[in-house]
Amino acid sequence: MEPEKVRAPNIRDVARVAGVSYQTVSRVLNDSEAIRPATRERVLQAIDELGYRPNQAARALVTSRSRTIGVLSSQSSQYGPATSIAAIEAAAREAGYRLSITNTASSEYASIKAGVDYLMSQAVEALVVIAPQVRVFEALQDLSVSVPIVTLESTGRDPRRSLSVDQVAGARLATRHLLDLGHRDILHLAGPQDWIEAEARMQGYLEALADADARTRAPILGDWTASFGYYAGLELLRVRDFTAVFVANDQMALGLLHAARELGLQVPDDLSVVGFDDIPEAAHFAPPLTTVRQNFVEIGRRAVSILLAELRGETSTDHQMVLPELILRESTGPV
Amino acid sequence: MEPEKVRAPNIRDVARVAGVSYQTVSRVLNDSEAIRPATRERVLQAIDELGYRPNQAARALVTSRSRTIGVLSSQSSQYGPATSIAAIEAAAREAGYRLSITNTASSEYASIKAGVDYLMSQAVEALVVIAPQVRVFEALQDLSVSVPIVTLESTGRDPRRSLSVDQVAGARLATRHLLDLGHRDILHLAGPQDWIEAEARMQGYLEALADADARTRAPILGDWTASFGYYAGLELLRVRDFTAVFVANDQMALGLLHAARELGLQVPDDLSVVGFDDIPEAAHFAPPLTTVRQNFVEIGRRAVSILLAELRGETSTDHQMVLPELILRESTGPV
DNA sequence: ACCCGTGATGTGACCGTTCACACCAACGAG
DNA sequence: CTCGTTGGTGTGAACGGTCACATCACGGGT
Repeated sequence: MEPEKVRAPNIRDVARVAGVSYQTVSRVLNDSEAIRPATRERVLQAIDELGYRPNQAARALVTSRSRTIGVLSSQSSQYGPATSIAAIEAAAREAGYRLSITNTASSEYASIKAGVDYLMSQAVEALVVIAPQVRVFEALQDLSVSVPIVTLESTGRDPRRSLSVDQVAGARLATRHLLDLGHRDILHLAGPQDWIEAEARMQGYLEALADADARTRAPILGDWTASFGYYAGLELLRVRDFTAVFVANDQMALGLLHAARELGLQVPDDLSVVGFDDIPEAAHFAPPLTTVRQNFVEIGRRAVSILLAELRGETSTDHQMVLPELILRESTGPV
Repeated sequence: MEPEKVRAPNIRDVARVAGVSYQTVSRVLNDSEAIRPATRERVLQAIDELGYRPNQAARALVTSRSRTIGVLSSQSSQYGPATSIAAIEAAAREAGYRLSITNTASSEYASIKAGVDYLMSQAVEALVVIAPQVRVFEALQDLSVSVPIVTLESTGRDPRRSLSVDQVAGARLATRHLLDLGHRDILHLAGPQDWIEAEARMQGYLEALADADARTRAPILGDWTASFGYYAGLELLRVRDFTAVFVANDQMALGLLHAARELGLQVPDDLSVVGFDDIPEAAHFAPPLTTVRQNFVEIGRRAVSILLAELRGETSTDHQMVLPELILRESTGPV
């Protein structure tokens, strides 16, 4: 005898076992109220007995709701994005949504479009874009996405669509801390010019200096890597017409510390350094790094909360910026 | 007048515009060969004109193929897993598969089961599990998943189902390097006992010492964090009955370097340190860390390749272990 | 002239679920 | 006693594709 072709049990199988109609089973699944407790019980038992699992594809087809949130990220393996994404995943799952994640090859328009197209072809109901670069953000405007969207790491852009840790405030915090310690010649080792938050951090730095009537100088534009911090440090520290550096992220700060050490400089005695992000390693740098902590988990959580609210037709109050926190360690000291 | 209810164009709309039957459109979409070039052209044009997008849910429903690969990860925001996952995503997308990612709350059986259940309810066709802990791996055995599965970071377990960088070889490489430098008293700062790869690294360390008839000593069991490395270092270095330490990951090594520095010890003069992983920051530790590099990207790529082969009913040859590489920097020196 | 094979295209059914609506019994109001 | 209401349940159709099979025109071998 041919072995029966195994087919997963469906709603009608459950109905037959429970002795009800398939519609009743459907009602139990969507916990509609108009069901007699006894009936519900029988159905649940049948579901359990058969090991029935609702078919998401069929459900998505008929409701035209995919229950999927798309995530478009540029560097999903970096500490910040990775942490936010994990939080997004947890929040989404809790709300009965799944995630579809894709990385963009570059920040070119074509690449962003390809990413969005890919996600739209999955019929995502909402979109989280980790859009750290100006071009990504602009490409998104042009694409006029038809679903609710939140962009992360895009401080100061369209506040209705973006959600961020306040980078300007963070940078002011860092710079102000150096000023309070008596530093007047403070250099800024910045991120790439086309990164939104690099620009915001730079702005916060400039504002804080202006407020204090301190000398401002042209920031050095880096590429976020520790290696850049190192090589730039080797150059800059040879001249050393500054007593402190506000570095736009912890990795570059690490490289800078490396360079300082190699040149025989003592941090913080000869040079104060402040970073940004507070990656888990920062507390054990040489010396432990004073830095600005961003709450990436909170950002991820809120992104989902905003999108779910929009999907329900409400407006969320979670759009306000998240405040960063200055973490004092040993890489900064008085002049 | 009521505004027309907007409905996404479907295969029949395309057919009407192109003047063919819906089946012909379906054939074009699945590029079946028996289509006249002229007809295909007309259909493609109609698709373009209408902005038609195939409905994945409908397709999944009728074919009962979700084209989804599930990823179950414990710490998706850590450098290793995050890097592998990004590679998995890229490879999957290229092959026309999407990813469904979920994190496990803990390594408890219930938590693993919940994660697998969640993914199965999405009807994933295959599973990648980043299963670094013994319990995760065992839970998976018990669950007897019905789809092709590959477990990562589970060196030495069922070689038909797992895919790893050879941790034993990596640890031998590291330990051997220290032996070659003349060290005889080598300590091992290990990972938690219930982590598969912590055990494998420990084994490699012990084997290398045995091969060289060097004194073996009880490894210290840590928790992977830099802080642990730091506090353990403060204790251990006060006695310092060893000249070198092989640390099971770079983060703990960072903490150890921190402790050494605080106690006024010079690395590598007073103490040699080797790490594991080669996280991007390691090159700028104080001093730059000698460590064992793992190719996480390759692992992710191969995992997908293996699963796709299995889905096609073939057997892949990509199961062999990936070899790690010793990266020599400045944290190790002769006795 | 006939038949058959083949390439190109069309038709009906089905996948598993929800939606809209029909149905029916019980019950309270008039 | 009748009728409208309501709570609980059932029926047919639809969602947007693919599969199996039917159909049809055309050309070559006999």
